[in-house]
Amino acid sequence: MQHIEEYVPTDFPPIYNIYRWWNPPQAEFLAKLKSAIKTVEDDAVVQLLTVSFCRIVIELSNAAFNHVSTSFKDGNEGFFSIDIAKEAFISVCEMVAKGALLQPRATSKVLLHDSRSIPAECYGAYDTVITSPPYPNRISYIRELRPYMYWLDYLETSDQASNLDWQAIGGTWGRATSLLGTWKSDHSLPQYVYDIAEKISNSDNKSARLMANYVLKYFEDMQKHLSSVYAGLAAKGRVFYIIGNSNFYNITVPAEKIYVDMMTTIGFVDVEYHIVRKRNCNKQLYEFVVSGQK
DNA sequence: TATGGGCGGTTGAAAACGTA
DNA sequence: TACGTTTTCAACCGCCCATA
Repeated sequence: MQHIEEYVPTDFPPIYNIYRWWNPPQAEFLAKLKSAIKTVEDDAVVQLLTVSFCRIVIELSNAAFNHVSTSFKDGNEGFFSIDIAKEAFISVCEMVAKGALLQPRATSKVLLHDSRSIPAECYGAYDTVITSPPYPNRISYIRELRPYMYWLDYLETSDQASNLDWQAIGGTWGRATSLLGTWKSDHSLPQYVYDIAEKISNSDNKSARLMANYVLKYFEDMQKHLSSVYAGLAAKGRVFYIIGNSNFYNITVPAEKIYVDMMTTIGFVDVEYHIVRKRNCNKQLYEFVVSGQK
């Protein structure tokens, strides 16, 4: 095994304005580390090293997480020592390795697919679905995950990021802002949801129409997803959705009730919701679990 | 038990950039 | 230059928790 300094660094990821994210020495260190990980042959080890790499990507970054929406620290000339960075990486590896000792008893399988249309071979296959999908609150996971997505080569261009955000349920970052302007509803939701959207749309704000469309698209997408999940469930199969409500211009979007109505229309029985917790922000915002059975 | 610094979460606004 | 696209991060509220 060579010393990290001796590896030829990979190309820097094509993330916009990379030196805002990492100062040159930090970026150089990460690129050499990425190059070193590429030489490891055992695939399971590569996966654990990649998890550790993701953590060090953030530790060495100028990203500030004192806010839900990633921004940057002030005055980031920053001291950098390759020895300290190496120690930090080793320490992360030890933590990840320790965590990996706890193995689930069940075997698992990861399938990459659009959750609005699960593959036909999965129909009737599952007895339980537990998930925490995006809330209708305009948080873009693509935007927040850019450091990982670019360093791990899942993204190469900003339009890939933007397209992925538009494809994802609940995305409003990048070009979604524009596309929502001309997006057309299919009027498949209960009428009161359109009434709520109309109220949002009539709010005194230049983004009002956009936000109304955002909310409608979120629920129309979720309705497609729920129909798809219904098909994937075995008889008597159950679902549990952790979701949050939201507010737009003081107009509450009762996500929990909308989920109940969508599920009932699709054919789920014993559909109900409970408050899981109060969210530590706006008084009217809660997290719920909505459950039902096929 | 009181206090207050630290910081997370929501709701977007607006600046910056790209291109026809 | 206009307009669509992409990036940056502000204002506000209030919970958490260490410390006195």
